[in-house]
Formats: sequence, C-alpha cells, structure tokens
Amino acid sequence: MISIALIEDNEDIRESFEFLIRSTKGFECTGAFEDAETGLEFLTANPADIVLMDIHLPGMDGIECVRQLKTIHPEMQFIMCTVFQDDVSVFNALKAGATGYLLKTDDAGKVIEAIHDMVAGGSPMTPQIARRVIESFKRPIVNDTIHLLTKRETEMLGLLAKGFRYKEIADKLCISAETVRKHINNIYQKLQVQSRIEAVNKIFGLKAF
Amino acid sequence: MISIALIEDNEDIRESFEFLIRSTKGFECTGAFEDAETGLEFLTANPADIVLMDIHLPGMDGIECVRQLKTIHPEMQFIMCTVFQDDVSVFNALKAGATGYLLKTDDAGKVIEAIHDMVAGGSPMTPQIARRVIESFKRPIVNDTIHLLTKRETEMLGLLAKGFRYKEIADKLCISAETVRKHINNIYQKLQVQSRIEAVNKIFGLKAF
DNA sequence: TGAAAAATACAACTTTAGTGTTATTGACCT
DNA sequence: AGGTCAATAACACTAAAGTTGTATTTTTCA
Repeated sequence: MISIALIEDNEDIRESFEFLIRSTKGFECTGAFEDAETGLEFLTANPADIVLMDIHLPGMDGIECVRQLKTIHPEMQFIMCTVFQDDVSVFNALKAGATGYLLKTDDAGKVIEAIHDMVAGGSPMTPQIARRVIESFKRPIVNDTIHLLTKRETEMLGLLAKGFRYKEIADKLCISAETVRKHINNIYQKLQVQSRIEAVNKIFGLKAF
Repeated sequence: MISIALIEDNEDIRESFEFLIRSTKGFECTGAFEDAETGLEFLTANPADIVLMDIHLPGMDGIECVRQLKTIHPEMQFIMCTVFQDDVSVFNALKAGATGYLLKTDDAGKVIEAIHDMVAGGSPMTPQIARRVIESFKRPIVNDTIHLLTKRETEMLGLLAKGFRYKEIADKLCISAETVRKHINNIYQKLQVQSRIEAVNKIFGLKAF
C-alpha cells in the first residue's frame, strides 16, 4: 500500500485528487491539506510515501514546504503540481528536493501513471519540463566577466584552473614564465581578484545548484 | 511535413520504424541507415528535422554520430534509441546534443508521441531517465576521497575552496595560522596533491559536462 | 597607415603557500 | 590504563605566487 498525501488550496482539485487516490487500488490517501503550514505539521509527524504538492499556496509556498519536509524526511517523494512550467519554479522545486512535475491540466490517468512512475524510481514530468532541465544542465554556467579577457588570457585561465604552475604553463605555450606571470596579473586586475582560486571561482564557480 | 531519418543496425527494427513513420500523417521518412558512417554522409548533405539514432552501432557509435551532425546542423534534433538506460550513455548522449531518449521496447504509440513531443520543443524520455538526469543535476559530484578527511579538515577545505588565506581561516576559526597550515598540509598528503587548486579540483571538480 | 590592443619579455620585490619536524592536549576506544 | 587519532601550536626553510614597473614586437582594426 502506497501512502499519498496532497497539499492543494483549490477545494475542487483537492477533492478530486483525493477521490482519485482513494479509488485506486494500492493507493491510500493519508491526508489532504489546503495550505503548506498544516500539511507540514501533519507530514512531519506522519510521513507519507509520496506527496502531491501545489506550488502556489497561500502563505508558505509549496517549494519551501518541500524543502523543509525533505530535510526532515529525505525518503519522502514529492510531485509538484502546477499550472505554470516556468524555469524558475521548476529549478527551485528540483533544488528543494522534488523529483516529479505534474500539470494540473493532466488527466486522472496521467496522475496515476505519474505516481506509479515515482514509486518505480522514476521522475515523471512533461517533455517540456524535461527539456528545460536538460538545457540548463548543458549550460556551462560561465560568468559573463570572462568576456573581459582576451583569447590568450582565457587560455591562461583554463590552465590556471587545472592547477598548472607558471613554469608549466610557460613550457606548454612556449613562452617565458615572466610573460605568463604578466598575463595572469592582467587577468587578476580585470577580474578584480588577488589569487588563482578567486579567479577560477569567479569565472567557473557554480552558483547553480 | 516533418522529415525524419533513422539510423539503426537491426534490420527488423529499422524497417518497422520506417513503416511506422511512413504510415503516420505529417511524417516523412527521408532516410533509414544501418550504420553511422553512411547516415552521417547522407544527413550532412540532407538534414532531417528529427533523427532517431541507435546508440550501439557497428563502427562509429550513435553518440559520436550525433556529436558530429550536431556541429554541422545544430537545428537537427536527435532522439536516442537504446535497450540500455545506463548513466554513462545517457549523459554522453545528452552532452553530444541529443534531447530525447526512447527505449526500443517502447511501442509504436510511444514513438509517435515522442516525435510529436520533440517537434513541440519537448524532450521525450522515460521517467527513469529523467530521474537520472535530475539526480546528477543535483549531485554536487563530490569525490569519494573526501571521506579520508576529518570533520575539521573538510571544513578547512571548504574555506580553502572559497579562496580564504591561511590567516583569514585562522581568524574565522579562532585558531593559529600555523594550525591551519598543518591541517591543510595533512589534507594535501591525504589527497596526494601539492596545491590548493588541485585539492579543490580533486574534491569538488566537475568532470560531468 | 596609424593608433590601440594584445602578446611578449625582464627585473626587483613582497607576500603567501607549501614542506618537514616536533610537541602537547583531549577524545574515544578496548 | 594504554594506545590511537584529531586538533592544537610553533619554528625554520623553500618554493611558488602575486605586485609593480618598463619596454618591445605583433595584431587588429578603424
């Protein structure tokens, strides 16, 4: 028996979801809440296997609720339900610990399928959302500041990031170590940093996730 | 009319896919190839909207084929077809530029649906594959070597990664700079590295993508 | 073609980082 | 009670990194 809870402020949707779950073999609905606060309180004490969570809620939003519940019960699985599929919501939800994404427009069959996929260790989501995840996954996340650097300087920075010494870089590029030193000094001035690690963090540092 | 090409070494699968595409309204099959080399040659000259690509092929594999075609025709879309859904293949394919992932066991309806999803700007994939993508997306990708370090050493490394000087770390933790120096030296010995940047790369370095 | 930007090079100097060694204290384990 | 490990600290020394300044050549581009 898979225990499912849901947090959704719209009464019609909440009740139809609850009915849907109750009338599906192998599923039980352990709670249906209209706001994040009461849901959070109940689920902290009574963890469910899977939670269907609306994003837009009065008071605390669904993403924050997931974040808090996930830290308390890491094994709990969350499927976000929303009308929007904008990038920010998707990523914040994923970052908070949600692993599935349903649209409210999805029919009953999709919802049941999504829950089954979830139980089977999958991440049900629309192809549109999957695309967004992939796109941002591929993005190198390089700071714009890099455009201040010349080609040679960018090359230097790459080697610097890999941990090569000035002497090694010099040998690799067949220039003198003093030139390398000069280039790197120019880089530091442009990036407003004082050390190799700061430069690397500024350019390649990953703030995303 | 959406033009679709396919590269698949198994004759039965290739012909049934070709038949499926030809018999679907709005789809046309512009080519069906049994190996990457001939497919690559044809598609370079005659780009298709969507390519169904097998991963395991004799000679050049499907991932390499995608990589090459994607650089020549970036607007071409690729759906990988495979029996396996292992992490390495999935990520390499995504990295090469594929945006969809089908299992050979999927039925005709799923294939058609996947192509439509693709045309609509989505990324059709199984929930299992979506989960893999998300997991690795969230994973900080921390090297196992970090378990060699003590709590204090791990803390040091974090500050080291942020670019703080020994003196600054010392002040932050209310210990002497000499102690910081010692801890860091221990870290380097455990990680078998000689500098801050190497240590950071070894532990937090992202090999993925 | 002429000015600006980039790449090259050298030098003197300061600061920070990294290596090696030794020693004390407290925590934890058996 | 004794042993191991982690954390603390200090000192001497070397190596590498970072700073500042000047200068020449090459590229680029308006």
